[in-house]
Amino acid sequence: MIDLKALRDDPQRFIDGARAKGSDVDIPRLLELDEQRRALLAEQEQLRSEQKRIGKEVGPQLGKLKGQLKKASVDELPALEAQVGELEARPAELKQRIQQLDESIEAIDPEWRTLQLHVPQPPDLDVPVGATAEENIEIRRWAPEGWDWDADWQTNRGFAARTHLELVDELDLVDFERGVKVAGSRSYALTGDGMRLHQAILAFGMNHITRRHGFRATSVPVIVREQAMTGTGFFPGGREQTYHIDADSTPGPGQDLYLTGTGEVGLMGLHADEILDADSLPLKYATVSTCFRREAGAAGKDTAGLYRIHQFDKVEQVVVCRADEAESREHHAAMIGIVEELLQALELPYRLLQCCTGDLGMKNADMIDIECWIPGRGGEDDAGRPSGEFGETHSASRLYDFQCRRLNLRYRGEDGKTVFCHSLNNTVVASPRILIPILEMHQQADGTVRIPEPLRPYMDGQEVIGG
RNA sequence: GGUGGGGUGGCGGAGCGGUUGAACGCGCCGGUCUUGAAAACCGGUAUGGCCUUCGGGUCAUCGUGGGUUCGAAUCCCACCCCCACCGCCA
Repeated sequence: MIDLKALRDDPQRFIDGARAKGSDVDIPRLLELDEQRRALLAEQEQLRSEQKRIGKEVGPQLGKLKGQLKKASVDELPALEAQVGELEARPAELKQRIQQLDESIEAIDPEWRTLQLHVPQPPDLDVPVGATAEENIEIRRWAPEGWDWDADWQTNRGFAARTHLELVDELDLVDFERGVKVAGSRSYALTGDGMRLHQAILAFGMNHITRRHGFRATSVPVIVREQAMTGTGFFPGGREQTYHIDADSTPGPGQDLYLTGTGEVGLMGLHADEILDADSLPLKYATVSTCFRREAGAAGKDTAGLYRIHQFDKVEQVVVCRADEAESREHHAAMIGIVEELLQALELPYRLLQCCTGDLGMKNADMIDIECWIPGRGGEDDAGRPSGEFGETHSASRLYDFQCRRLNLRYRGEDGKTVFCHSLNNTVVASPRILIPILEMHQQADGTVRIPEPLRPYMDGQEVIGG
């Protein structure tokens, strides 16, 4: 949610921001409605003020008169009734006009509200303008010792790369067929060392973020109220991406809930409607949770394998901090650093992308994606083998107070006034997607997969999968 | 599945038709006292919108939405949510 005052002060900033993000929200219309609304409200307030004043002045008097009226003799009646009528005339008139104004306000309210929810957070000025993810800009890349970005896999490693699809089949790590039988397309069942590796990477991620970086381990609900979805900014935009547990199809109380697509919803929802003590900031939380995504509109995209699936698990980090841009930026950089450290420990080549305005989505002022190198993706080379491609594995967002405004999450500033917090979030690790680069990058000539050092403690010391 | 109880300020908790935006307690802020602190005492302390000559003015808010009334935290209706007990289950 944007600040309406800020919108009125500088509409152009929001209009430009919406355009840069490819949003077609009608901001001039919102401003027009807002102005109408305020005019109506001002008039109504004035009348209410008068109503209150009159109520205080003549109310008790009126009560007394009515009491007399009940006991009055026939001769007294007409005079008393006249007095009552006189006293009631103005309040009655006021009441009617206030109701009329109420109706006028209610007539524009829904549109006013909806438009507000659709105005996106304007991208920061240092975010490059672009229409789609194609125009994201690479900031830097990293690869372990010995990896040559200019050479293909064969040259780097001396043997042909298997894709993760081939690897999981040969090593018996995933059962797609039966997964699909149970749950339909984009479903799977991790099996054997596939499941163990999945658990290991999640445990490693959770330990990394909590033990080394002081984030507080927290479990979150993944079945949540609509309010949590709207509060975190996923609704109304992301409805078609979300599974809904429908009250109509499964009668009973508390069934009108949604499955979350990220632990961010549960973590950020924890402190909704709270006024935090400034000393308690920043809040740094991490969770591991199952994430559900319908992937509507992605039909035909990444249909094979573990890349784009309806259900996965993710270790997520969020930060809630003071409303200070510099501090916010520091946390952002720190969160990205945590992920780089993790990927480097796993010896996975990656690059950082500065997302362009068109790729940001509703709530972000700035977003950095991290993509891991996946040898088995991309178009085919001369030998008919995949030439390799980067695939998004992480996404770090900086939201200013956009999300906390919706969540009504504030803290008390030094002057005693309440201030909306800033919020940020980032993936720590999402699996099974991360298994793709892990399996592909660490495959060996004999068809086995070397388990990266940091994961071995979580696999009872096992060093290799297969063989 | 069955039956009750309840949603009031940062928190706890009164109020059940009219100067109640709301007693009282806790917390927090300021002051007195003290070498300093604690304690004690005194004073202050809700949130949001709109307007503002920046002194303030004004309206809304006691779960949400309607209704009754000159007037609603208080009465009526609907909805949402929470809790407790029994049963069942992990």
